Amino acid sequence: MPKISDEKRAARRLQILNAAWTCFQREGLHATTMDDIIRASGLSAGAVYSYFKTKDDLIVAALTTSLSELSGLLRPLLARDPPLAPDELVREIAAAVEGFSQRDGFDLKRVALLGWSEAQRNERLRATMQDFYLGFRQGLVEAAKAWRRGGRIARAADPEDVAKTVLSLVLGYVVQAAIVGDVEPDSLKRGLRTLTGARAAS
Amino acid sequence: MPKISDEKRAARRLQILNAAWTCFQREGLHATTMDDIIRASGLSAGAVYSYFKTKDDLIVAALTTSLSELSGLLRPLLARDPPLAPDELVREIAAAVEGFSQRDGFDLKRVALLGWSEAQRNERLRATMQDFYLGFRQGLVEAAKAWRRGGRIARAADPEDVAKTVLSLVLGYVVQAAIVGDVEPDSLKRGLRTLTGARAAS
Amino acid sequence: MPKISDEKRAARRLQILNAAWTCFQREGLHATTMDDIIRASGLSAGAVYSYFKTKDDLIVAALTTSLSELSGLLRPLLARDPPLAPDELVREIAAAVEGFSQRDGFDLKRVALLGWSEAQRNERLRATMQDFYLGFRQGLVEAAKAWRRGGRIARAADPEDVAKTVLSLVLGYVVQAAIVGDVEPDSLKRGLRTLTGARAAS
Amino acid sequence: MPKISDEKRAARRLQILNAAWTCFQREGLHATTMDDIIRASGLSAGAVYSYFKTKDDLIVAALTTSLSELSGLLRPLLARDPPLAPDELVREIAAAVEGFSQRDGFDLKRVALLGWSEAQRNERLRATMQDFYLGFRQGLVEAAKAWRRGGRIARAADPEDVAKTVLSLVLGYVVQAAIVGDVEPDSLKRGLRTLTGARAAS
DNA sequence: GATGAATGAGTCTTCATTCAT
DNA sequence: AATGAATGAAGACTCATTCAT
Repeated sequence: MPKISDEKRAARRLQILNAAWTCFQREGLHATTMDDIIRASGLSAGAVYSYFKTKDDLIVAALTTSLSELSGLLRPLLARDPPLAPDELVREIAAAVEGFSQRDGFDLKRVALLGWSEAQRNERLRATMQDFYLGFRQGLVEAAKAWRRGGRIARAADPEDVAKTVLSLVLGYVVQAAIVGDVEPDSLKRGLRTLTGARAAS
Repeated sequence: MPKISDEKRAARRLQILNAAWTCFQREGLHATTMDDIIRASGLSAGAVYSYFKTKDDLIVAALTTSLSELSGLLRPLLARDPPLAPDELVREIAAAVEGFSQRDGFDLKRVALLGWSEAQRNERLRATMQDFYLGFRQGLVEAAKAWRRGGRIARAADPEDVAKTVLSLVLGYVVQAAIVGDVEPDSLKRGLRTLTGARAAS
Repeated sequence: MPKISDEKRAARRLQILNAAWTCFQREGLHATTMDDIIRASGLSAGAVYSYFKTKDDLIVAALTTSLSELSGLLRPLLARDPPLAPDELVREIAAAVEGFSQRDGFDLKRVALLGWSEAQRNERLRATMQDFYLGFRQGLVEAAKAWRRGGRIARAADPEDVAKTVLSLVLGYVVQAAIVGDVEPDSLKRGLRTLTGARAAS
Repeated sequence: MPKISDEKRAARRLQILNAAWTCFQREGLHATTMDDIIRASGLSAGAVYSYFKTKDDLIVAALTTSLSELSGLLRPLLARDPPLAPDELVREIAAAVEGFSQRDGFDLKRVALLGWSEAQRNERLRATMQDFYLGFRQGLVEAAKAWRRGGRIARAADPEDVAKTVLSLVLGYVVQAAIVGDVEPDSLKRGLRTLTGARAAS
């Protein structure tokens, strides 16, 4: 018979996760101390540790949660019927990423960069991310197939290649927006549309 | 030991930088301790610190050096005359990144991910990277202009948008290859070529 | 451990301060390592650092505390009514310094010497000391005025000069006792009394 | 057959000592690094170490030299015939200390404070200082005897006590001037003269 | 003799985690 | 269950001294 209800537990968990998000994004994963998170969460050290056994758990949880929320935003875009055209889809995904970032003091792009870096060293995280991106890429494969069915791309096209290309476009948008700046979802849309009409190498 | 020659100094510096590269990439930027680097370099703590005043300096130097070596590899691709077609260019750039990574125990893609993450917190690094990517993007703008002149893309195309799109493609390749796997330079080439023939959204 | 009581906190603080005093005086301010103090205090590094953020803080606190304890000993001597005669006062102050030093393993004179040296480089400490000595000198000015009122010194005497002279006598006692040795409070009393009867330069 | 003449050696030694003085006084004994001194001296590390085997040697030498120079300044004051009256003597000694400090970037008072502090931990230094101050005090004993012979102080006076008192006055002047400020040699002269005419405790 | 690069033990300080109350 | 004080193993960096050239 737990002293506090399950909703309360879930609320607490989220409270901690929110604190972690804020800190991680402001300071980076490693420069953020557990104490930073503990203070930002308004709870005690013991309390935080009762929800997440290690800092690593917290990192993985924070990143995983971001990923699954993002997933929820992305799914509808892939499910559209009739499917969005490639340039439209890229724009919408990029816009979704931006939209996700508007939540106060939270920039998904920065967090993504932190996560990718961390994934190099963190098996668990790496696996989680791989799953997520593989799933998303599979969704893009389906989209490519739909494009092929709809005659939007060549009959002979390999949907895998198309999916990989669209995924690169989107991942690259995140990097470019976070590091270089001066790109918008529409830049990619117009750029891709321009390339789309290109005369292929002879 | 009287004054050391400039070549010797440069060699020592490189020796340290190489040790740092190896460690950083194996362990990540923060999990790597100065002691790791010191041991890997075969020098003493004092010696290493006489070349790089802080760990941060070493991080920036290692990343900056990678960037400028990469720059050397990329320049010729952009300078080709006649210019490479978009799909070819993307493939070549991705291939160059892969080639750069073959050097024993050094994967540029992983290092790039670490660097992007670090750039969030490190002003100096961020500025250096921004310069590099802005310069590269400018090179792509020139390429786009050449494509336009050559009739490969529409007269009305905005070279900036095209450059941003190509840059995204390449940056995204790095992420996808490092995190998701199962992509190759040719995947992008084929994917882009497929999209290139696409029927635009009406 | 839930919140610790204020007394307990104060006790711990004192425990650390005592350890620091002992070490500082045995080894000097700089030759004493934090580890020395940590070990002597019987606490852990983290615990000590939770009370004093830096070694410097600890130095300042240790010295400041000595000063304020000494202050408590000196005040009554200056407040005597009728006031102590100059030679008596000097003797009593010197004796108070000696008495303060008897506490096991603690010699105020040595600590004073360390503090003066440190004050050259430490703004905060310098200010604290200046305040203390200025306050004490002001007390001596009042004493000099009382002597003048009581006819013990000339009507035309400048109390400031007298205070500075008495302060020098006392500070010099500390140096002489610590460095040269073979002086006692009574030496100054007798010496000053002898001089007191001197025939001034004509 | 030494490569460089003895004068040259002596000049070099002084050059190093001067550099050390400057650094010590600006930064304190411990905050000054050998490198500071080496750079200030304009010589190489090896060269400096060929003159002084350890930093400690350099500290002792620098302090000892100061002491013996000061000694040269003080001796004539004690040798005056007829002897200076007590208040005059104190003033002159304090003035000599001040004069010694005027040499560019060198304040004897500060160095004295550093030296006293160091002497607590440094046997050699302590012995040297004790010798110096004991010798000086002996000089003051002689002065006191002269005062007694000349009837300036009571026939029954103990010259030792008088010497200790005068020494305290002078040492205290150094501390007061360095730490508290707002004292001059004349302050002590006037203060002592005032006390000199005091009515002793009944 | 002179040089100054190299050494490496030793410092201060932080911070993830625990556990007595 | 909750608290937050305490732990202590690292980690980054310094600097007196040496010695190969």
